[in-house]
Amino acid sequence: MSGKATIYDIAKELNISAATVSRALNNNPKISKSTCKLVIETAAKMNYKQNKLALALRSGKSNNIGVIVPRIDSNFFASVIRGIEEELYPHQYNVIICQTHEDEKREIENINTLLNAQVDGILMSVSNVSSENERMLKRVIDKNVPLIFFDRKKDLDGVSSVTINDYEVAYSATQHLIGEGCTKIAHLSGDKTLEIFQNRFNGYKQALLDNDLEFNEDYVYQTKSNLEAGGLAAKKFLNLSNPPDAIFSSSDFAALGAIQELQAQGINIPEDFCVVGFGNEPFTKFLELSISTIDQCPKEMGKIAASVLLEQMKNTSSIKIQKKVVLTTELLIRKSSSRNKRN
Amino acid sequence: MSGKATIYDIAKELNISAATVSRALNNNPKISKSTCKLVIETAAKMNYKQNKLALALRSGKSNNIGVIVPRIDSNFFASVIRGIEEELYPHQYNVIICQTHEDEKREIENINTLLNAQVDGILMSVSNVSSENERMLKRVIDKNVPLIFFDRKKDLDGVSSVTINDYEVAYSATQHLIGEGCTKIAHLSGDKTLEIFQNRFNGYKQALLDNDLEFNEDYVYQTKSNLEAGGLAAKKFLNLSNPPDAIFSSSDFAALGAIQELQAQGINIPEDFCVVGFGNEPFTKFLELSISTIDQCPKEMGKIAASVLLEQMKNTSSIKIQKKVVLTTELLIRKSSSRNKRN
DNA sequence: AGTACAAAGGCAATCGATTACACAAACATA
DNA sequence: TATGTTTGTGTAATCGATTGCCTTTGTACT
Repeated sequence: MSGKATIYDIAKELNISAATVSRALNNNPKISKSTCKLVIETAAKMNYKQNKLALALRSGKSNNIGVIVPRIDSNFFASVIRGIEEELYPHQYNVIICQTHEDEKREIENINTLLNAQVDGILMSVSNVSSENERMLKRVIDKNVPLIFFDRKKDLDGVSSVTINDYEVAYSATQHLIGEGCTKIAHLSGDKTLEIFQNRFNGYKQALLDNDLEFNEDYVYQTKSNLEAGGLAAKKFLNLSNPPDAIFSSSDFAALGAIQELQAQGINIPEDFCVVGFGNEPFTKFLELSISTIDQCPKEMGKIAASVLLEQMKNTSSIKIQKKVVLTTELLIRKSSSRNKRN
Repeated sequence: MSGKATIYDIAKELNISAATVSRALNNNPKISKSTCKLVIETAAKMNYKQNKLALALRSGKSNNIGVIVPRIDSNFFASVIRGIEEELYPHQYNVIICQTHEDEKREIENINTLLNAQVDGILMSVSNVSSENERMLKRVIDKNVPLIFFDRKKDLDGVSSVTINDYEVAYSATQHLIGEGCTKIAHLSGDKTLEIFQNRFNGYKQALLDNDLEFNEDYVYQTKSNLEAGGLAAKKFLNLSNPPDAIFSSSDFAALGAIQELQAQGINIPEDFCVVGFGNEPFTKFLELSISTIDQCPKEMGKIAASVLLEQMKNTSSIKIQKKVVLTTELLIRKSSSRNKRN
């Protein structure tokens, strides 16, 4: 009543062995229908619940999946996690959440915690690229714990990943700005030691070159993903002797910060200056001056990452399959970059 | 190497017993310094990691906490979870996330899953008020698994909760609208079988009565928390023979939907019509017409809920302490309801 | 009657770590 | 020398569920 009923309690109650109880509850054909029925009824009566810990210990499968993200309270990561949870739910896996806060030590601790907790797999968006955490990740692989990167990945042998086509979409965002008549396009980047930001930067740069536009170092600025950083960057750009006439930002928040600063300085958007963000944060659509951006389809990313993980966990053979899924994303053209009337 | 080293492996390596290894790793004073050192070194060399599952099974403590929310991809719940995780992290607890999608069956399944997983406690924002899930919750209490409600609570004997002062803040939001000169104030409510929405409604109503304003049934409408619902509600209000001149909405999303509809019909905000939302979603601040709203301080809510849970888990005595924490929240007055110039 | 085989279920080991209890050796005290 | 008292380890049970390998009983067939 007050505590938990075990199969031993049921066994004692019915004067049979725990083994029989276990088999009956698992519909083992070796058990007679009558016994089976009796056990199941008694279990229900005693409010028996299987102790998954015991099962996990014996089977070596905890049915828990670890998810490591920089932070959970951003629309992007929250949506990815939603997708992950939805995909795993029907397979009876639970999701354990860890936040790194972009901190290297924390990231390593998180991996350790998850390994100790015997998770059956790890989904992770990398915060950091230090050599120590690379060693840690190799250890995960050695331990044969399936590991999947999403969004912020790292190039590691045998590790699958799910990302978006950062390069291509950055290229086409830049191309779009050029199409609107912009010729001096700046770029707000994130930490370029992370692949995604490097790729976006590369796409941006290549689009310039392919259109015979000069690539200007002064037009590239690395910022955090928040309003202040975007505002500061805009200020810096406007102080240049030859200021840009457009920004392609790797973050919607930085893009908004920049827009606010630009407008504060009396610059008309999109007439004098165009802006494209990244991430399709909810607010980009709601603003009077809606912000062009790139939808990263986070929920799908989560679902796919989870399904790749499921696949990998099912695969008992020793040949490891490395899958690199790249989602094709969409450039959403809105007012902040629409000189040619469109919407 | 490839797999996991256990204390037995270490014991065999050193020709000692597993018990000694266990004691050495736990700094048991009964073990000689030399043995202790040797064991610790060997453990490190063999890359030993304690199997928390085994520990959990034996001790009856999994060090996992379950969190049940309607959905994770909303700013509010994501922020609460962030707070929870931050508070629990230093205490070595892991967070297992479950989403109900506002579905009763799912909610019951989630509780079951968490109990089977032997979580040490549950933090929950209730989706549903059916009698079956009430029975389920009673079972949780019977099993002596600490349970804390946050935000959407339920009145259950012995269950602690953390909420905001919904009644008071709804009252003062309404009072504020009256102060701006509005006399026909409508209310968009959520599911009134949930306490929080009932409380907000009550606060709204009482403010009207205290100001000698008529309470009009036609001015109260129950909506979902999204733009469409808000737009529809606004349309309905405007079709009344005597339409309202303000809306106090229980949801920022519905508020925005209403605003868009009102503006589409050529109504000036705040001059002709004032709107106050609820939740302080990020976008409310970013809009050209910023939306007045109520900040629910979700991160603090999460932290406090977690700390109440920690307290409750530590309390081994049989006397149960029921704590009802009510956070005092702030009405953020912005443009959508500021006739008297203020910001 | 004797052999063969199937059905139903029990015994005991297992997963990995902890811990009450027992016990040996070393040392101190009377 | 006989008798405590530490100090340091080993033995084995425990947490709860599963499962390989018997054992028992019943039935069928020759």
